[in-house]
Amino acid sequence: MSQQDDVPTAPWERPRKRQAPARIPLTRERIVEAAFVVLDRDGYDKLSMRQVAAELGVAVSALYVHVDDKDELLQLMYNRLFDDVELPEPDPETWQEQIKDFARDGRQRLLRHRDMARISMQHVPFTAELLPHVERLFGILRAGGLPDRVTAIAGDLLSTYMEGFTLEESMWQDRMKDSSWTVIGSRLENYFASLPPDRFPNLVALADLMVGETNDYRFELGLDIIVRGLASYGTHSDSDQDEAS
Amino acid sequence: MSQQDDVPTAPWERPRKRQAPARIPLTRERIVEAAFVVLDRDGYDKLSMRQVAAELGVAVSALYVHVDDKDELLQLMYNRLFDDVELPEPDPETWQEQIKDFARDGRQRLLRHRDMARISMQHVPFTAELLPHVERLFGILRAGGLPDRVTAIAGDLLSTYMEGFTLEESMWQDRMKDSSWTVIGSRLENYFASLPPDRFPNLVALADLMVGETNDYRFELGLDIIVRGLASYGTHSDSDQDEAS
DNA sequence: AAGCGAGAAGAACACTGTTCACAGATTGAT
DNA sequence: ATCAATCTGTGAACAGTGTTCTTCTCGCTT
Repeated sequence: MSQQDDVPTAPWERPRKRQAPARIPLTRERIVEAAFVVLDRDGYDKLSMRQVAAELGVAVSALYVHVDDKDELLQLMYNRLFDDVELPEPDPETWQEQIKDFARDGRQRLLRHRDMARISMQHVPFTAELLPHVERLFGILRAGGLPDRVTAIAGDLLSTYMEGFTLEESMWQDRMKDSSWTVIGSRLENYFASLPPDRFPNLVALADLMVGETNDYRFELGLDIIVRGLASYGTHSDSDQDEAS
Repeated sequence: MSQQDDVPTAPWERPRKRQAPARIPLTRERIVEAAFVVLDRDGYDKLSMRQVAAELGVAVSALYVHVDDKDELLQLMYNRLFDDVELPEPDPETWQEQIKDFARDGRQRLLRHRDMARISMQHVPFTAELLPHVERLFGILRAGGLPDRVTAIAGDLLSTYMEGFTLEESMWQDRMKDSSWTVIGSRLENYFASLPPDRFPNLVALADLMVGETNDYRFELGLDIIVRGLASYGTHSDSDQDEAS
């Protein structure tokens, strides 16, 4: 898409008002895009305004024309990551699976970009761009017959779990990089298993279960625990009014 | 405790081996302590090695004799915050309440220091100092009759919720400082309620429930959801072997 | 009393986010 | 077609940051 800029405009072609701008104009979108490139290549710690500017072949200060803050840039990245989520029409029959899909999809999106989970924990809770998604999520939960006060909390609970789990997950990979997961796993398992059994009987006993399973499995089980808890608030939305005081 | 250092040693008193050291020696503990002072006064963004050093009246480089990294310092702060937790003897009768108390206590500790939740999300998942607590937590969960594979995940789930909730909670207070909570609340509620009802029926309907309640209530409800989910894996630990595939 | 070794000091390096006055090109109007 | 105005990108600068290096000084042991 950049090579056609180099081709001189043929004389019989009416040149556009803005005749073939040698530099594609800087936009928020292009900045966000470049930020993702830097993030994936160098990681969050190296994601600086200067690096992003260098990626675009542009001066640092140029970025500040389009973006107020580094914070705003991070926010834009987060928003773009969840730009195109499409939540299904609420279905009372399969609401539990719909909820789980929401969380699964969120995790996958965060895993798409390196260190993205760390950025996600920094974002301001509610942003206008994300409102439609929250709206849909609430629709699903209400369709499932959950009491409103549970629904109002469930959104927070789910996204907190999703982001928190993914953060921890990607932190492991980060702290012990240049090792495959199986290597990390067995190393950790050995560590737990080698603890003095008299002082740490439970840790020793659960050593294999803590690291033996895949992240997918662990995420799925945690998700199931939450959804079961939600479901326990049942379809009959009045009988439990006084249980959580 | 510092004024007796200024009093000259009386001649008839045998001076100690180290005679009245004008400077109390720098230790890890003192550095951590100073870091907490800076954190509480200036917040996480201003918590720099230089500020900590200034708080102690000491050069920056002196800190690095006792502390490898800023990362290590943060880790030490996190550890000290949970130093003196005492989890109760596992009791099969009240395990649910014991679990809840664990999470409640954790939240309170994080709230004790400004921005502490932000630091907590940065810590490495398992550290030797925290092993005894995990051990006890597992004991409680197993005493409650939970299957081992659920127990192995529950620890993560609980601390993720606790830390994530507290982070979000303290982020609100931070973003809209110089406003009391009731002001923030009503402002937010107005915002949600003012959304176009045709596009956001659920958000409008739940507006008051989302912000009307206190953080304590919301935390408690989320906790209840999780504990219910855990409890649903029941005391009969074999019947649900194939439910979460 | 001399010497040794640990701990603190100060300066330096290579970064960071952000702002400023200035130049350059692109636009609209004359 | 020329001029003015507007905006966008530039380069330099400021005030910080984490970390390391060499120097120096102090307290303790021999």
